[in-house]
Amino acid sequence: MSDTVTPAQAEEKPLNFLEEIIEASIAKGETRVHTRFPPEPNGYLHIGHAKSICLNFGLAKKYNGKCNLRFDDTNPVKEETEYVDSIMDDIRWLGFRWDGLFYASDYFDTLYLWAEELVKKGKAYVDDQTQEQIRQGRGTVTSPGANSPFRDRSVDENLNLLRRMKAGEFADGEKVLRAKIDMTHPNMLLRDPIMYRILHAEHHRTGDKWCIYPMYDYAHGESDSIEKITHSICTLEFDIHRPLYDWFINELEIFPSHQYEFARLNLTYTVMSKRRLLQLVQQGLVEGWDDPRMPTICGLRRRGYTPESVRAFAERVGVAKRDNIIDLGLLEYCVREDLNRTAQRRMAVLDPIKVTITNWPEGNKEAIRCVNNPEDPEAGTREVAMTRQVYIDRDDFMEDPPKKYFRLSPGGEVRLRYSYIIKCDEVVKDASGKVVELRCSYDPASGGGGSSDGRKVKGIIHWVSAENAATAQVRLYDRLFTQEDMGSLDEGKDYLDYLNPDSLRTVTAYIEPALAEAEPGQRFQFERLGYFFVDPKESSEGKPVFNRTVTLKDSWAKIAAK
RNA sequence: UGACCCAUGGUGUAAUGGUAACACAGCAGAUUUUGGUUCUGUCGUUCCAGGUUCGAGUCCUGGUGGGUCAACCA
Repeated sequence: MSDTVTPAQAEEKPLNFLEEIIEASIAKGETRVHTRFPPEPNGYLHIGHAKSICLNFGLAKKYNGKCNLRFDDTNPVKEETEYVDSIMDDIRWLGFRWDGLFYASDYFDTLYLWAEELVKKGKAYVDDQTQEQIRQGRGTVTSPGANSPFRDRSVDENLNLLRRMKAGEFADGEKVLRAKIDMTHPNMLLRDPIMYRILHAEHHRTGDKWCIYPMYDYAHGESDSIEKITHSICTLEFDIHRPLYDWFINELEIFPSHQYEFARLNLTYTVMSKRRLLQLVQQGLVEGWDDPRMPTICGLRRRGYTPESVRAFAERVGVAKRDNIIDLGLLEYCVREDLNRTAQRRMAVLDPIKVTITNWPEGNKEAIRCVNNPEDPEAGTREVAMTRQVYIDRDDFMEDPPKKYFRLSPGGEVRLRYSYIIKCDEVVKDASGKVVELRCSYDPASGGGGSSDGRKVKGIIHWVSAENAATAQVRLYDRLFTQEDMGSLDEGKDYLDYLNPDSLRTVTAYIEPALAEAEPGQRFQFERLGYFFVDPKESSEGKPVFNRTVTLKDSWAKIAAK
């Protein structure tokens, strides 16, 4: 991260509730800040994780603290090294570097020792009940649970059984280790939660060393404590886990990490749950986890989002404890804001109509100078060729234009961007009535912004020379779903019922010749159309494939829609 | 018929007992060789009822509404 926040700037910005908590503890003399980002390596990170990453790493940076990356790998049947790698890759791409890299599985030995300790204190016991019996015994949210018949086993018996569980003497599901708390507690999590289950499964890091694995609630707080995490930040749905988090730390008398919860990110027109994203991939509804329509970090990346824009977004959405749904428009605003400053402009025609300039001498070619980025003089200029035949976009011509349409129409005039004013003299159609060519004349005195008689034209349209244009595949992406709040669907409808059939349109576009040499990973603004990213996965030497990151704001579209 | 969390413009986020503000979105205008950018203006907000207080978005009580919890997932 290059942007350093000066103390003065930091002072002007209001604090979020986590910063307030931290500053309150600093005021009391506890100055150390150590956070952690703790993903389970069972899938790809999405924009919601990006918020959490920016929060955890951002807080550490702001208060001169540290932030660890810790993989919460306590469930071997769901976790894979592939995900570990992609998660590290995404965090680095976002621009963050972890201070410590750990795995919950690093702590399996310690965790087990602590489990024996709790058994010895009479705070944990081995339960022989089946999964079904345990479920029954737990009661419901409105009725208390009942004690297990195995709850009062002696310490010696529990210890013996636990060691035999660890030694592999029992089959999966035959026994569990439970904390002995209170089967009537109003908080379901405290009704003798399971600490260990038997799982004869290969772990991606510890292999077959273990056949018992700790549950999240038993492992998480202790892992924080081992790493001396001061602020363990997680999402709201874990708030009812906090008493249990504290219970284990208190009983074990280990370093008191504390948990704080914030509201997770929701986006309009977007699903975020791992289950649904996985289903989109598995059913082939998208092309993979990094499909540019996916809200995954790797998807945004392939869409052409910049790390800066994602960080700016995370900053702007804020942090609080109430449920929220952020307008997708804010994310788009953030990337436009960034790309407007940095992306060079080029011209491309997505849906061409051929224009013949009848008074332009056959074979004549004129070099036209174009500004690369009006926001950045250092970006310089380039030349494109003006010729007798050019392509313009179909959207820029209407045979029967409505009021306020100031693009090209029969008898009307428009300026070709950076070039001459042309007038439409004749419309050529094919047998089906489709416009196939416009025959126009140009004003030779209109180069450089003027005109023969000082008249101004309102419309300026982009174009490419038909005689030396290159072509490229361009993918026009749109939102994946049609429903604004995908969290509240109509009665009896599934989220897949709201898939946007037009979320991807692929076209072959005419592009400036120079654009054919575009390098994978480069970003451009196609003038008047949007920002485009050269897909690193699909492009090859001299054959770029462009992904539309986002359209430009289009105030004409609003007028036209009305 | 439980426990816990939450409630401020359309969407977010501030205001820390003392003039309800900022951003995005919307609308209107100016500038503009991108209907882009930029600039200006504008619309619009404290869930309800009581209470405490000189004064309540903020504190208290009670409602209402939303969320979370009954995996050997995290």
